[in-house]
Amino acid sequence: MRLSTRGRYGIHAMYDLAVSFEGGPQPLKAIAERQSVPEAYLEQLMAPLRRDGLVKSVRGAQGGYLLSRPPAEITIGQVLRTLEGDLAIIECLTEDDFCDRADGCPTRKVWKQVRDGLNSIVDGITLQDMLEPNAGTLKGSLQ
Amino acid sequence: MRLSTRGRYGIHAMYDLAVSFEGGPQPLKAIAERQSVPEAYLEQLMAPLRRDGLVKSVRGAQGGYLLSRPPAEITIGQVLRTLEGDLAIIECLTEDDFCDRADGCPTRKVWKQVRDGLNSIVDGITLQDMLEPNAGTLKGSLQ
DNA sequence: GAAAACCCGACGAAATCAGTCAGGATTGGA
DNA sequence: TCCAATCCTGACTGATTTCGTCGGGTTTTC
Repeated sequence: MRLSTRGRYGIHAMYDLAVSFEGGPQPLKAIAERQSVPEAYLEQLMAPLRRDGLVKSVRGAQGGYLLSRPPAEITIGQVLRTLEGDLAIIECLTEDDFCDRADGCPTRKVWKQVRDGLNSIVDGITLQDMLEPNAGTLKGSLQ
Repeated sequence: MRLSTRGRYGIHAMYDLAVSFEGGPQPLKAIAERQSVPEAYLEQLMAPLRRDGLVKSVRGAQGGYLLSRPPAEITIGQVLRTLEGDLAIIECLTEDDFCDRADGCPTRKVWKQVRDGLNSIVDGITLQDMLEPNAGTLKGSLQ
């Protein structure tokens, strides 16, 4: 039940880009150093983030990465799903089931509740929330 | 971000015991067969469940396992935490931090929100909820 | 006293994860 | 024009974790 480093590093990188939003493209190397992530590894994480349209890249000298939208419009759920895959807790749900008993399965609806709840949590937190020092009051009246 | 088989099998086993609650102790072998879990492996999972007081065991012939409380008083959160450890998503939080930057860390409060939200989800679902065919309306007004 | 059941620790195969590496493509600026 | 900065891609490997097995106990009932 731990997040892998992909998700963790990815969030750090996205936070970094949120901080320097409007500061022009940030070179991978700079992000990696500030966030203490191996550069070559971070590079692997930026590729899917770019493909999913969460960041844009500028090639060539003075290039780098930048958020494709304002921090308030990017949720950590989007980032985590891109880097970690479906936050499904259990496979059974992802591919719309290879589970033999499918809808007769009494545990299935539980996993579904957990998945949906988890997704609504992470989709209720934006990069902007991380920027604000006053510990964010959560929007989606959870808890 | 997947649950390991420990959590999955554990929930299946607990569901099985919930179904046969008041049916006397259930032999490990019977549970394992009904739930399609390797018997020797399931045995490993029952030990911590017993230590944490979620199930009771009756030794000797005609012995077996049974829930220590009615299904409505056991949440899947309790089961999952017993078998999977802290549902912390990220280590940083568990041991009350070895993270160098600790409270200055902007991602930390996010992980905390996710952890707390996840815990409140799984603690809002009981074994009883799995028994009822009408897809449970969730108590903790999530989502 | 034998069978049924729980109890425990060690072990190994398989899968996943974390991170490296080498080489290529694209662009800006001297 | 050419060099340096930068992004891009896929292959590869060592470490860690997970999954499940195995062999040997102990306790209790019949």
